[in-house]
Amino acid sequence: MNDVVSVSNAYRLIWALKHVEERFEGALEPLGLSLAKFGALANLVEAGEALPLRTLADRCACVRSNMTQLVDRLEAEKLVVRADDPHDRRSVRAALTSEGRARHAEGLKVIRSVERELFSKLSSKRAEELMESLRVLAGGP
Amino acid sequence: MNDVVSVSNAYRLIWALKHVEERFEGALEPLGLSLAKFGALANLVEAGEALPLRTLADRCACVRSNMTQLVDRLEAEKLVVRADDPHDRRSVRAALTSEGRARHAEGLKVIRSVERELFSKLSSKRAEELMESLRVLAGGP
DNA sequence: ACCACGTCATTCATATCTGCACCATACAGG
DNA sequence: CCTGTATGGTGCAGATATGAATGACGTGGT
Repeated sequence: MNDVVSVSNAYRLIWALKHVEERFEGALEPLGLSLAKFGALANLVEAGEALPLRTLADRCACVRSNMTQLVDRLEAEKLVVRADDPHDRRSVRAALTSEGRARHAEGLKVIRSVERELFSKLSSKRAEELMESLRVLAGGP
Repeated sequence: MNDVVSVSNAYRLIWALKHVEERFEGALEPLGLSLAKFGALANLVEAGEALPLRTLADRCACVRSNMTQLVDRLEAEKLVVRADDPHDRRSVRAALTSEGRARHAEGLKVIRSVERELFSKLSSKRAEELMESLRVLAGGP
């Protein structure tokens, strides 16, 4: 057994999580979506209103400059539109288009499908323990 | 409870991934290393010899064009050197420099440290089950 | 020896992401 | 009201990643 790379828990943890991410990414790809794009759309759907880019960036756990570029791409695909904030002239809000809403709905279907497929490999007890352990490990909600 | 984003297992899985990755990435950063760079160095250390970029790319689970650029950066930092393969003139091998070996050793220390810190939050039984569940989920070795 | 085909590394276009610098705007304290 | 400071969005450089196209080289069949 090699002690430099192969068998470290760190390596396996990252490897497994990357694999999972690729599964979702790959399933979304035929829809012309990435996890980043889907995440932005999903947060807008969840919010139920247009959000300032700053807020959207916070909810997507990324920096503002990243959201600027992501919204650039989403806007180029007509999935969202930028609108000035009437209450703060510095602020720009991203609003879903109907196409954006539709694309999110499609994306959600494939996300759910991959999720079901992945978790079907584990008993529900195992799955619960996995999520709980990850929550502890990552300090999540 | 929201059903669009917040509570899906997919979302939590990906969130945990990002968090864990950032932990390692952040710990490596003061050394001037990223996970990508460290991974390449680690694979070279593990191999014990200079590797063709193709092989290195395979072991790092990325495409060749990515490895070309990664080795560019590693070479610019004098952590590896490119050398022609005497047996195949198409092939270029990446070899560790002594500085590369030293940097890997430093990186390994912080990786181990973060790993210990993360897994200290779980009992060893829980940790084992986590790794096993992830292995099942990701279909890994 | 030659050709077709595969493989190697590289380059380029593009996507995603970060951090820094910049400018316009908001806002609090004098 | 003015000024200093904080904040919002953007632009830009750079890291990391993929995929397509390219040119150089190996190889097997003829």
